Amino acid sequence: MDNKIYATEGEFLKEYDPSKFDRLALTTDILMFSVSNEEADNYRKTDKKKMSVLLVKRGNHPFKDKWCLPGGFVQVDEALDEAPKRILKSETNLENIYLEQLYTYGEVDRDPRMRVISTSYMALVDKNRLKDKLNAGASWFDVTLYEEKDNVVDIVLDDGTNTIHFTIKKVLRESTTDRYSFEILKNDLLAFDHPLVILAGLERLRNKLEYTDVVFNMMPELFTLGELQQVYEVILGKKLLDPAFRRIIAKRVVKTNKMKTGGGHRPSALFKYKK
Amino acid sequence: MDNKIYATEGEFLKEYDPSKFDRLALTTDILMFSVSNEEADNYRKTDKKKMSVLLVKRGNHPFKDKWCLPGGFVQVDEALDEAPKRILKSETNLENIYLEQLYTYGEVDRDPRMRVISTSYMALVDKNRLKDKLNAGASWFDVTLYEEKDNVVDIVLDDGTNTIHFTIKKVLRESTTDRYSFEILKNDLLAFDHPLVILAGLERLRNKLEYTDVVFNMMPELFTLGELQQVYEVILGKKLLDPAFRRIIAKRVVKTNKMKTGGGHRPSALFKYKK
DNA sequence: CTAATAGTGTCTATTAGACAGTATGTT
DNA sequence: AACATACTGTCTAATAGACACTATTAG
Repeated sequence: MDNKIYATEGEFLKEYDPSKFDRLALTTDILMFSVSNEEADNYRKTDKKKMSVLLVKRGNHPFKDKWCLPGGFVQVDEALDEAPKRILKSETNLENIYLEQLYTYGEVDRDPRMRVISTSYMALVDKNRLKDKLNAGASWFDVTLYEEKDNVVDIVLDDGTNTIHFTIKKVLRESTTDRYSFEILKNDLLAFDHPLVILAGLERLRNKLEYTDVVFNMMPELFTLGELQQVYEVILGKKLLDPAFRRIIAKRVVKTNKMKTGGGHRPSALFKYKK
Repeated sequence: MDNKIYATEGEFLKEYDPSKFDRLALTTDILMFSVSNEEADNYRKTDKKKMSVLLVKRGNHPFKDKWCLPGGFVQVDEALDEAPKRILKSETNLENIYLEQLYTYGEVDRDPRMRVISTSYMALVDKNRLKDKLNAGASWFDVTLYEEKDNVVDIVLDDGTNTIHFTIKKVLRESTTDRYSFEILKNDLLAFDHPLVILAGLERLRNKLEYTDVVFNMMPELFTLGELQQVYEVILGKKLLDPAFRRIIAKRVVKTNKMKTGGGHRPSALFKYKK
């Protein structure tokens, strides 16, 4: 494809010939979530967990130098579901990652080049599986979600070097279409409509926590209940009470005879997912 | 477009020139649900409610003479969400119908003509709003869902003249992709992958009953709690206990001072949706 | 010993399930 | 009167929330 680097977006669009492509193109964007540990200052304290999302810096127009979700075109001879698998493989060198279709975005002007429709997928992965280093330009961003009054949501992404802050308003609809429509109030650093994809994914994940076992795709083989609870807490954005959490999770996990020690406090039993 | 009628599918495909179209096309299919009354034999008994879905008989290849969901191509200058609205308007002459995106289907060979990706939408409507008669070839089918053992689901659609029966197996996945994949075991009369769309919609609707107010899109302005309960029962596929149902629904409805009489039994209060 | 987390017991509040009973129209 | 549905009261079972308590390690 076209790899020439253009100085300005105007210049790029002037030289861009949509007829070289199809009238309508289909892409996939992958919202890849994982959990990261933020090391504690105190040797006794456990690491703090955060949600993290993989972003890629764009090297060319449109949206040059902005961040976006990894993605790409769906090939004509490739099933829609296969595209995100192929992209994830090229991006992380991993196969068998949990993938679920999120939503298909199709506003007319979402891509300034031409008409592009994009089906987004949510991927969940345990970071410990990621041995290979990331492709150039890719980076994991910690996610912090602030749910505020008036249905305005603030999301801050941080990879240690860059901070991305965007704001979305959830507008309640009358009765037609889905419950909410979303309006981007502030967004300087993310490309396309990717702020919407990130919010949709966070909400979907939050809902799915209750009635599915998707979390375990983000957990290592063995984990403590404390760790699992922290992942729940960070996804739900609130503290849970220990006994209540353990009651609910009991049916989904099996205790192993291994223990996690060395934390400066009572060791904890390691559990694994009960299928 | 091409309206010539071909005698056989082979003949049709021979004359069909994919290069006349784009390499890749996007369509929408609309799964339109409503509730129908089956009149009771006994004057005292209340009408039995059934889910119903709108199907259209195909007049041309591919899948000539099979039934399919109403749908059509997404125009290049039309937002994805607008396409189902436009199609519903032309099909039912109604606007402001509840629409929600369901899923995007993108298997390579789902349409024998060319590569077609289809985003399906679920529409919910109160049948009383449908004053105009349906387009030729369109018909409402009552839906009966039989959930059997081994994750095999039987669905029977009936419009009084035609009976469509298909069977889908829900295959549990390991961890990658969604919880289930679906396999069509038997399907003689529905076009494309539309059996999957219908099942996906029924399951989505069932889930959304619990945590949203979508049902009210299928209800008239005024309704009795008995009617509302019947709609719940037919969607969930099970009987509910009166007191439990009334406790749960109480926050979502307001009692009016109107009554429904003439049923050969105690009149019931009419309620409306509390927003 | 102390800080920090692991893990359990138990009381209470809330919600769901079950069933019986009363109410009131039409024929 | 009889049938059919409307509607309510209440007991019980199950679940969720809250809090206090005990256990066990590294330093």
